[in-house]
Amino acid sequence: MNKIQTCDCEGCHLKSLFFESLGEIDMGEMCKIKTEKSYYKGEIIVEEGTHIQDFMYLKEGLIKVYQRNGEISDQIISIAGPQDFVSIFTVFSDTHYHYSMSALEETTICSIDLSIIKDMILKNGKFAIILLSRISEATDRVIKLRFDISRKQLHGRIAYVLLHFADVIFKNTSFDLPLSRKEFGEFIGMTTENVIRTLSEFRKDKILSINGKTINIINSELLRKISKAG
Amino acid sequence: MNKIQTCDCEGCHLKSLFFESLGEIDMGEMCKIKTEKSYYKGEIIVEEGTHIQDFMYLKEGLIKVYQRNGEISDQIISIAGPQDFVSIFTVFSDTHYHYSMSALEETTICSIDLSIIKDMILKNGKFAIILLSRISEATDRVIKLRFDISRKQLHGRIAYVLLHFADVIFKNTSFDLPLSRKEFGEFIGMTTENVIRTLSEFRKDKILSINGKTINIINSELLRKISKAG
DNA sequence: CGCGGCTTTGATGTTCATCAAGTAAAGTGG
DNA sequence: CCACTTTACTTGATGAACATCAAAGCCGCG
Repeated sequence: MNKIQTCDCEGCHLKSLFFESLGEIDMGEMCKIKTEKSYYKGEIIVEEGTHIQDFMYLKEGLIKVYQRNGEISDQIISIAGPQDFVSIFTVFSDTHYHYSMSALEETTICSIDLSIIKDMILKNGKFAIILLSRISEATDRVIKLRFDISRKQLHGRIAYVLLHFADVIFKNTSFDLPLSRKEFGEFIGMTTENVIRTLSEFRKDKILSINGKTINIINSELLRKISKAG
Repeated sequence: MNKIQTCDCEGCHLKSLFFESLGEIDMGEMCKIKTEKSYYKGEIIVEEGTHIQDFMYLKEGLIKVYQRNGEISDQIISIAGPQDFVSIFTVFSDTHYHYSMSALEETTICSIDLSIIKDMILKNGKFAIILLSRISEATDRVIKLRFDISRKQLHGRIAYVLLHFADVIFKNTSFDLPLSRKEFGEFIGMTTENVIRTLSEFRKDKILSINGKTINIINSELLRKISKAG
């Protein structure tokens, strides 16, 4: 874990959020205050139960938000990518994290002390409105995702998540699955074996081509139908 | 002092939220602006897809938040009670409702034009912070509820929801189920028949006594175990 | 090179939805 | 007020969807 303390906010989308409401001087201030950390694949970013100190923004990479469930298996709630507010769930509602987070790939996270953010909400109404709507969007997306998944069965779930990766996260019909088969199962609430079985079926039906983690959606029409049908 | 007296917001918890951050004059203003409306059992409060105009607060009663699914069945996302912000999901993230809402019993809802709330966030930082944390709490609760339900099976789900009613909503081991068996199924993602079957089993095992809609939890120890075990 | 983790496939049993059929309760019109 | 429809509730039988168990191949890594 490298701790870099630069002020290189160019190219960071967080900047654009702040710029809408903050003057340049405040923005420069913010840049000095923020901390940037990189996490390697598999590294734990936040452990559930620990104290919340920072407001975190995912600058680059991919993470999973999950909950421990005994020793053996976790349950993944959501997967967050670039420009996501990472700690949306509990930052403003509790003092301790309810969920754990870990990096699915090389990830850079930008942290700002929560008290500074709160101070900014107090002082800057425009900032408050923008932040509120951004947080609402993010939580709404998670609720929708979980709700959609919960009312489908195996085939529909897999199809839905694959399309989610293709459309939302990678914006490409071909991508490297950032999850192991086991994690895939933990995400959609199914066993590893059945995830594999269904992926194999999709391969046999020429809906996908699979090569280890690399997935290529061949018949996205049909995949979309399966996702919708449930 | 006299101004505030004329307003019948006494006993309303929304007042206490606003009072923490609003001066008495603003509070009086707010009281004049708000609209109060009552809905009878079964009446639709909000139809999904319609334009969001108001920020709504549930003063008294019980509602279900759900989504249409064809002609036959809905899917219930959550059940909200007194002191809940009803329109938490989409108010700040979109212009149109994603979900429908209807009254499960006689319900009174207090509405304030959304633009007024937004204006208040702009002007009053303290108000913004409180609102943000209240909304976060509410959405977090929904995410937790749905996540908890999704990883249990039938028996665990029923036990969990019964305890949710007893502990959170009615604060009593004996209560009138505000949902039909069908709605219960729509809430936990199961068929009506299996809801009934499981309730019957619980009755036979002397965990509950059931008389139509009236439910009395006899062995809450065991019910809690079933809920935990999944 | 062998150990542990990830992946894959098959066989078996459990959980649950679906179908069918019947009873009770609740509203509706003559 | 009673026949009549409609809606909610209940139970049982059957089959589909899915978890679990078992076994083996694969691959990276010490």
